[in-house]
Amino acid sequence: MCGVSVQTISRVINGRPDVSPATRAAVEAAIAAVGFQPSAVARSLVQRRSYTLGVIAAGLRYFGVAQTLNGITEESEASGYALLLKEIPGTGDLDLLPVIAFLMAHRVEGIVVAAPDRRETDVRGNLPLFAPPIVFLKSEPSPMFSTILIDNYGGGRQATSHLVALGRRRIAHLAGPLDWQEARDRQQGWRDTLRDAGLQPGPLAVGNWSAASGAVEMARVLDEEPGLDAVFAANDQMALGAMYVLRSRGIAIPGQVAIVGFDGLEEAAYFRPSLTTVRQPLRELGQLAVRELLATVSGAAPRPSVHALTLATELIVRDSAPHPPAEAKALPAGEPSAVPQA
Amino acid sequence: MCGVSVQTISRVINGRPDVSPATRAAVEAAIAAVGFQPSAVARSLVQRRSYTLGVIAAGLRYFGVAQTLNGITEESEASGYALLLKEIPGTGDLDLLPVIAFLMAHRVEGIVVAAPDRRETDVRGNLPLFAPPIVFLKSEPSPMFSTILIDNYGGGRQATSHLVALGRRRIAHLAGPLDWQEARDRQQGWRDTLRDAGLQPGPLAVGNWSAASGAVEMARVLDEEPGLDAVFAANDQMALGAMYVLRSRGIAIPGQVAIVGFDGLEEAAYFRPSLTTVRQPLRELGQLAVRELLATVSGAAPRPSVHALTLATELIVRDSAPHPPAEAKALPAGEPSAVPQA
DNA sequence: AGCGTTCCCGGTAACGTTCACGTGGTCCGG
DNA sequence: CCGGACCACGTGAACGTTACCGGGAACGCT
Repeated sequence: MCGVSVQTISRVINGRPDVSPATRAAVEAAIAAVGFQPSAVARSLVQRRSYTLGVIAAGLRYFGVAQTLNGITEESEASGYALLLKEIPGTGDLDLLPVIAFLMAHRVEGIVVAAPDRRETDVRGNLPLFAPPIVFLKSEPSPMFSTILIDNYGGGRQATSHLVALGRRRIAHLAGPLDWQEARDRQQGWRDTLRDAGLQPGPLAVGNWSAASGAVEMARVLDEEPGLDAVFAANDQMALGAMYVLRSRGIAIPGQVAIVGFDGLEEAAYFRPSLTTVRQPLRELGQLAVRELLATVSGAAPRPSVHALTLATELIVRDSAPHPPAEAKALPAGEPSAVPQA
Repeated sequence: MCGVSVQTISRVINGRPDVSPATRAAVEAAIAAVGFQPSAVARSLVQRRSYTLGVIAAGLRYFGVAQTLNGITEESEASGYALLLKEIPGTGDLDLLPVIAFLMAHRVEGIVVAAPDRRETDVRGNLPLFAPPIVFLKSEPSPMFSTILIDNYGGGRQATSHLVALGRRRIAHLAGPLDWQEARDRQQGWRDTLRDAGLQPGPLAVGNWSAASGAVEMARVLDEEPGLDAVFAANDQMALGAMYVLRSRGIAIPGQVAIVGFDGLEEAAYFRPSLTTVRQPLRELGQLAVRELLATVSGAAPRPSVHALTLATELIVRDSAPHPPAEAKALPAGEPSAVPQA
């Protein structure tokens, strides 16, 4: 102690005005001398504010989730909020409740759930009382919780109708694991677009997001249906695997088979041929989630505000499924032109 | 209150033995009724244990860091530790001290720094007193702190000597940004291997880890030195960009120019041709960091134990730089054989 | 001189736990 | 009948802050 009360020290630390410059300097010197660190823990306890957000993520090893987390960190750093991160296994029947309880025990002021499947349904209703605001990402919209999601269905439609506009008739889909909500949505977009175009749905295969699974499933589909002229893959990695198999068999891309992916990986521009894909605004997704939470916390929004924001995807046209020629939209794909592979 | 003291409630929550079954049941019922959540904050305050680890990450959007974080979460979940995540800008002159102070304010019991540059040097010495144990990842070894790192130098040697064994003589290097320690190490491995083999160092280019930069730099190097017969890229994305440019110019891989990457992306197996690369055990890196911290915290290890673990990389040979033929190791690369691109 | 205002600063209580004791009761053997 | 062991539970203090209130000193004004 340097002859001053705790209260004054608190005032110095928080930069309050009513401290004389002399004592302020003395206290600061003493703080620096003993290497004092104010305890955010005690502060949280007395203020009943933690300035901390909880994040529940699943599948951090996937591009999508990591990218979203990146947006979350960015925005919460900017707002001076700390992040308490919990990862849960992507698969398995673990429910969210214990994880939410854990975060509540730490008195987080909001929770963003970036777990991509629909476990959210398990949570409805039996959420603990006094739970902080929760935002679900990449889930299906819910009447009880705020959700922010990417329009996977619309993205599936964008991809598929682009292929249809190219005159393709037998359009296969390489889906992601169907316990992921976005995998189902993208598949549905594909299906509905084909139906609206009066086309039969092409073959469907289910992968696990990996390039390896894309290759395996592509080979299988190709054996079943050699007359294929287009593939919509539910992510860019699977598209890469599919392209590998196609070219191994000497099938020209996009001459014989056009392909479009999903995600918008930067690397996809450097695949051979460069991959047409559907970009998702994942970083924005994370940022918006944090903003939404903070708005609720600050009391600007009334507590039970249930938003359901949907972010649009963007089709990036590259060589694997180029722009349709303006004059001849419906190029018959029966006899593939011998487009060189470059 | 259900007619019982706070102490007894504490006993029930912590599952201590000296509570009669009747009162235990009563208390548990009351807890469930009012939706009570014990405050981990208050617990931390009185126990002076937070059961929380701090993570400082930079460049979460890069594959390497995200993968490492994945290992960290995995291991700390397993140990029942929470994670407080701070992301700092990958570039810029921001120093670690305020971030460490922030984490100390939250009374984390250990800090893992997964920031890939050498800011660690700024920290030496002027670390706050009573700082928790800190492990630096992907940094240079330090006499003051524990570091766990990937043997980037050795990996650079592996990659380069593989190319030398293939008989390549003009071996270029596509380096990462040189303010990253691992970029410098890989480059040094390349340089030393060439020197040991009695070869002149090939052209050097510096990218920013992205496929786009790989393409740009590859083009530049190719213009400067058309006689190139191999490229070692400091990561797989840049290798992809480089391959794109090579093939655009009709240069056969590996016929004219062999290429090896770095990282061990799963997707690299599906590039065309599939990419020979150097795998890094990134997940293990994160896991080991947490274990190291926890061992120190638990007091098993004496406090000032400064480990300097180095994890070995693994060369994965694929088509872009195949195994050297056993009989003719030193295939002259002057007149490239017209190897078909498959 | 008396009084109000402003500027600094300290005292007390509280946040929600756990720790180290203490206390009353029951059971048992001598 | 009594001492001690054991069980179940309560008491007081402490962890490190901040909120709220109050109080003294200096100053200016009438």
